[in-house]
Amino acid sequence: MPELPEVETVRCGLAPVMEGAIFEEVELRRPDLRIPFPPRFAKRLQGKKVVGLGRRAKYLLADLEDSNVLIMHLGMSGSFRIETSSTEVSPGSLRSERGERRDHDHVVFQMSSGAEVVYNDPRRFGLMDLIPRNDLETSKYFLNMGVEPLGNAFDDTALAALLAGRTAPLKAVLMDQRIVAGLGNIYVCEALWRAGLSPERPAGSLVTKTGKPKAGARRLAHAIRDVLTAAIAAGGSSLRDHRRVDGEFGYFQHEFAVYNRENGPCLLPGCRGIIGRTIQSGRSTFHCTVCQH
DNA sequence: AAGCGAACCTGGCTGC
DNA sequence: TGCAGCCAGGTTCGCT
Repeated sequence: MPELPEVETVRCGLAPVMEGAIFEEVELRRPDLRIPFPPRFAKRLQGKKVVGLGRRAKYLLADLEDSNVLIMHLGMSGSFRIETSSTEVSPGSLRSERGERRDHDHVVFQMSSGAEVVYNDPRRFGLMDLIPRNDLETSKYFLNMGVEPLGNAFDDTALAALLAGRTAPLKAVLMDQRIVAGLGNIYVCEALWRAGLSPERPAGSLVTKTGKPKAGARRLAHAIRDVLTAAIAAGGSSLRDHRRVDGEFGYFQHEFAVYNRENGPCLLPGCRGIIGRTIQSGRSTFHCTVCQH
C-alpha cells in the first residue's frame, strides 16, 4: 500500500483509537516480519499509553508514555484495519467482526479505546521495532534519512542541493530515501509528469553550475509537494485490495496521470503523447515521451 | 562513492 | 482447469 500519502492516511485513521489509549493486549501471531520483533516486544508494549501517533517518511511512530517509540513500516503489502464492537456491523459489511482473524494477520493490538487494531501483511516486508525516543534520530531507520518533502525544509533550493552533481537518473534519485524520504514508485512517476521532466534525465542537470535550481528543479519541488498533498486529501491510493483502516477506499488512483496508464493518452492539455512504460532500477516507470524532457 | 541488479515473500493476473 | 511466468506501493545487500 504505502508511500507517504498512504502512511499519512493510515496515521489519521489510527490516531483516534490509539492516541491516549493503552495497549491492553498485544498478540504476535508469528516471530517476525521483515526482521524479528525485538525481545519481549508484546510485554514491553502492554500497559503502555500512546502519547501521540506521528509519521516520518513512510514510518509510523507511536510515542509511548515511557519514552519509547513504536516504529512501524508497512513494506509493500502491509495494512492496518480497525475492528470495533460487532453491534454496528451489518451483514455483508466490509468490516469484519472483532476477534475474527484472516490470513496474514500478524499483529493484534487490543486498545483501551475499545478498538482492535490489526496489522495484516501478506508479503511481510513491513517491520515493527521499539526503541528509546532519544535514540530515534541516530537509529538505523533515520540516521541516513533524507528530507521530509512536506516539511518546511523542502523547497527548490534544498532540492537543488540534493540533486547537484548526481549523474543517476531523476527517477532513481527521487526513489532514494536518503535523499527525499517518503516518495515511492507511484508518486515519483506522477511528480515527474507534473513537472514535465524525463525520468531518465540526470538528476544533476536540474542544477546550475553555481548550485542554484534551474526552472525544472523549481517545477519538481512544487510538483512533489502538490502531488503528495492532493493524494493525502484524497485519502491516498487504493490499489489491489488495499483499503484504509476504516475499510473505505482512498481514491487518488483515479487521479493518476501516468501510473498504470501504459498506452493511454497523455492527459496534459494539447499533448498528443502516449504513456509508455520502461524499467529503471528494476521498477516500472510510466511517463510521456512527448512532454517530459 | 555511486549506481545497479538481486533478494526478501506471497498473491493475483495473463496467456498458453 | 492447471500451470508457468510476470508483476506488484519497499528496503537492503553485495557487486562493479
